[in-house]
Amino acid sequence: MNASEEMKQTVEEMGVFFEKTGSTPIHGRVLAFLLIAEPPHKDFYEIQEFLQASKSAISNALKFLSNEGIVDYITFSGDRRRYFRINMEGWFKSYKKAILKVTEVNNIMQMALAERTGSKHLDFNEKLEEMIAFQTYLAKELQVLIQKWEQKSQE
Amino acid sequence: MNASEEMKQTVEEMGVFFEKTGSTPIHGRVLAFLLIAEPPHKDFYEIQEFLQASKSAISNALKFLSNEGIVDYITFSGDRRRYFRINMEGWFKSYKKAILKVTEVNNIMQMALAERTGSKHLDFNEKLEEMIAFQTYLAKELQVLIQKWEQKSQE
DNA sequence: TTTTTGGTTCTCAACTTGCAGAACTAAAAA
DNA sequence: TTTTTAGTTCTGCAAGTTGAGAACCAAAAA
Repeated sequence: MNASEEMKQTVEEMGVFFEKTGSTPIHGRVLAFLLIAEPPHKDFYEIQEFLQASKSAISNALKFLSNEGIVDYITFSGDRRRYFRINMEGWFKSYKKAILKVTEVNNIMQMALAERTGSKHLDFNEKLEEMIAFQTYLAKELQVLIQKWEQKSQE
Repeated sequence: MNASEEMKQTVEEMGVFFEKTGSTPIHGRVLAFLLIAEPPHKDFYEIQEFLQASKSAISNALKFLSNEGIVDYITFSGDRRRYFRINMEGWFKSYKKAILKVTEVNNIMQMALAERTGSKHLDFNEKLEEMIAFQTYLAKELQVLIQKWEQKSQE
């Protein structure tokens, strides 16, 4: 297995992971490829060639990843092509944002609790309240963690 | 709009939310219904009746939610039916487990970094390292947060 | 023993999704 | 001006998913 073959295997493996986190196979593979590409910016054709996919698939994947802020591109004077790359800052940002979403289910739980006022099943309500309290705590502490990190890395 | 109509609306709304978090519409609605049902345990027929869905859909939804540990059932002597309900402890547990998964992408990033040793694009590698460091930090701190909560609630 | 109940599993139709290929477009090159 | 390049958008189909309905099954009831 030569270097490129091995790289393809790695991209596939990573692609499967990203796929599981909500993306499509191709979105995952484009991200994976850009993550290990050397240099870390590749033009449309190179991506297509490596992944053996259609132009539309590549185009849509890049569009999606750009919207998420995970990918952007650079250009070089005298060269018409865009060189797509991972926008690490952007990815980091959207990742931090995504983390805070783990407590979004709290809204639903609060709705449920409101709906349950007057219920005779106090233990059920109590456990619901406990989960709500945990999520409220978590939401707050997550923000603190992120803030701390940002301060530390600013020094 | 009577009480049941209003409840149906609420269930729909909640269902849409759960649906977005990876479940199917019906899975989401079953969970939503059990979350606001009074009493908080309902038999197969009641769930089916309320959601106006087929038996297979309900059966599969309950199976799925049971596997996740989110739903279980109780029985009453002299009554053949199972009364399905939300297993708050189980849900809480699987929720805590899910939280720790937000840092799973770190494995991929570490793979990528390993693949990039010797790259000339040091700034790219540095930013990748930074994200890895953040996730390592977050993974550790999340465990601490959860532990703290568990100690506090044990008192 | 036969029938009923409380579900589960199988089969299939309707719908959705992902992506290839073709058609298209805007800018640059010739 | 015409042609080429670098992508984007449209069209259609193959594959996957969801959930209805029917068939099925095991335990309880009659």
